[in-house]
Amino acid sequence: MNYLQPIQEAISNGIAALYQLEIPADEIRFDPTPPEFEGEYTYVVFPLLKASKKNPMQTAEELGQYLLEHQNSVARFNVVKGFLNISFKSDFWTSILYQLRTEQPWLSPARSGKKIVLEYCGPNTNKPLHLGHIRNMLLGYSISKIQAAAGNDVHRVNIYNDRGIAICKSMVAYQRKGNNATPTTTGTKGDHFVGHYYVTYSNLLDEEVRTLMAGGMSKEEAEKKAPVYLEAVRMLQQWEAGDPGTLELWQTMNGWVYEGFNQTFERLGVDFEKDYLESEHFSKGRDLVLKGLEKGYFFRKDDGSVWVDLTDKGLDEKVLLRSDGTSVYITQDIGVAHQRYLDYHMDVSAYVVANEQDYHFKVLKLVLEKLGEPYADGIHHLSYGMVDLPEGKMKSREGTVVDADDLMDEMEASSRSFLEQSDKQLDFSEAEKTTLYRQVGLAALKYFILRVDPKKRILFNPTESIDLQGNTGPFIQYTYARIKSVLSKLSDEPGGKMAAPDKDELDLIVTLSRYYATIQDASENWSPAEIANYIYTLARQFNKFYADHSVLHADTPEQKQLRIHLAHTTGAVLGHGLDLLGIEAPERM
RNA sequence: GGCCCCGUAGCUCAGUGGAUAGAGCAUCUGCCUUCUAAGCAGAUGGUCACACGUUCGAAUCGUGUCGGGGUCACCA
Repeated sequence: MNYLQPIQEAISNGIAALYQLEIPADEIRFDPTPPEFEGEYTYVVFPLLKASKKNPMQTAEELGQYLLEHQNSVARFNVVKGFLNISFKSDFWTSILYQLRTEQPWLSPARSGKKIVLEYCGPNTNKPLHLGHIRNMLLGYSISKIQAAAGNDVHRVNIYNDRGIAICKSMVAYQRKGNNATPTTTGTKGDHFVGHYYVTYSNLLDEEVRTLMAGGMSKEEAEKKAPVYLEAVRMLQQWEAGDPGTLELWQTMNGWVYEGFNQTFERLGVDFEKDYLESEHFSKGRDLVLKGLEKGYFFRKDDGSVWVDLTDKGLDEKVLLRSDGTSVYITQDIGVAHQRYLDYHMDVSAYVVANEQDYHFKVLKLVLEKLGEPYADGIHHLSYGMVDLPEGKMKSREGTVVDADDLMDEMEASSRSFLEQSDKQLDFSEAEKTTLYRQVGLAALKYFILRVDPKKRILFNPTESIDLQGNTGPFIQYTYARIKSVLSKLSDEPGGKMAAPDKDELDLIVTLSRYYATIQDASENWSPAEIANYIYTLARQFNKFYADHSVLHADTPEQKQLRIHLAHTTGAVLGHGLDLLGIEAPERM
């Protein structure tokens, strides 16, 4: 919904009429006028100088004059150097505001008809989720909402890395030290319960390695010969051989993990339409690779391993099948990608995966292209930066991993203590308070993560709590709640004509009119940060307006009507924008 | 070493070729007897890592240098 299209057309026509230069209307760049100048939108005339053969001032004056004569909505203009600042008539803006409120165009985007399958989260099932997963999940969920809001048909899926040596390590440790304990008997969340045995494994390994090293063995050798490691390897072989006892233990422990994960997903507010299990697909890619080998896309080395040569694409040779014929990581991804296409026939297959796998996804896409898979072109790696601590990467062995559940606990606690320390009096029941602390704490966390450009790394300092004031999620929630509060006190609307907006009111309308385009941009760039920055700007402008404009006690009915439209539309956009970020908007706070 | 990403205020971040580079946090000053002070107004704070180039114009594009991170496994 581009409200400025008529103006762009008028400028385009003006340029053609004055200088015989054809610029399509939708290529007319048109930027909001900076606050220190008069006007709402600015057109830069420098690119026209060659055609106009006049200086910037004269060119801008001419074009401005043309607009004034040919475009009814233009009230006046001013020229500063090569900048043509255009002021529109008040009723141009108030009619846009009226349309925004009544039509809410962001709710009915043009249908793109594109089907997107978006995979995110992708956890291993041997330990609980951490802050890295949180960034992944928040990005994945928010992007899916944004793509849907931009008119795409979106399907959220998860992939579980539910097999392999890692889970076997937890299983071995559990066999040795578990004493048939369960999450229920110990009162432990399932994923943490299993994660505990992963730590137990590390401790057992350290002990045994120390013992072996005391006997004169090198560290590398000891790590390969430690009984607990050999047991884990044997466990993996038994799993692959389909040993019933091993499979049963595996299933039981994974079941506990899923139960724990589901609690975290629900609490964080994310969901999945379909789960893919690596254990069900890890061998399927092999057929595709062998088919590719037959057709000569790949080659076999003397030891029997299968490779793809990507040196012509500036990459390396990559192994696709081990010499013993078993699958490697990328082989599984080929299998899962194929299965996903059978399931969905999607146009775009997006993967939310950290940027440490940039290379992997380049290879995956090229391999699928070589295989002639119809969906290869639609592979999109949504690569995001990792979450770092002040001292660097999170390391589970050093216990510096920020646990997802702990972090959510802390955020709730900090929003609780914030509200308890304020002198705010809200007649909330205990249950309502609990809900509010959860909503506000999560909002702070989610906004903190989502407001930064996905491709940039995030620095998280565990000793400093995430802010609740300023450029934060709660700030936007608060603005929304204020608006709801005002509107709830409104007995009736005057209806009819709106007063001419003043500067603050105009700023709000201009910003509101850009929401639809902001969603399109965020969708094209796969960036929730663009939504976050937009709603922050909008909330800030509203609070500025709110500070010295009364809605309920406006001077005239026309003024009141204008402000009601403003409050209403701003509330709707803030609520919608928060929803795109996966953030709940409490009616009161 | 090859390839990829990043470098903007003390800190965390915006800024997709346009005007005198903006926010929040932190520090300091004001504003609750009027719709919620998780707010508003103001002050302080910049060699946009550095150099050269492209052009009317560069934080933004190109090349190079420096610094940080990632990756280049028959690990996942």
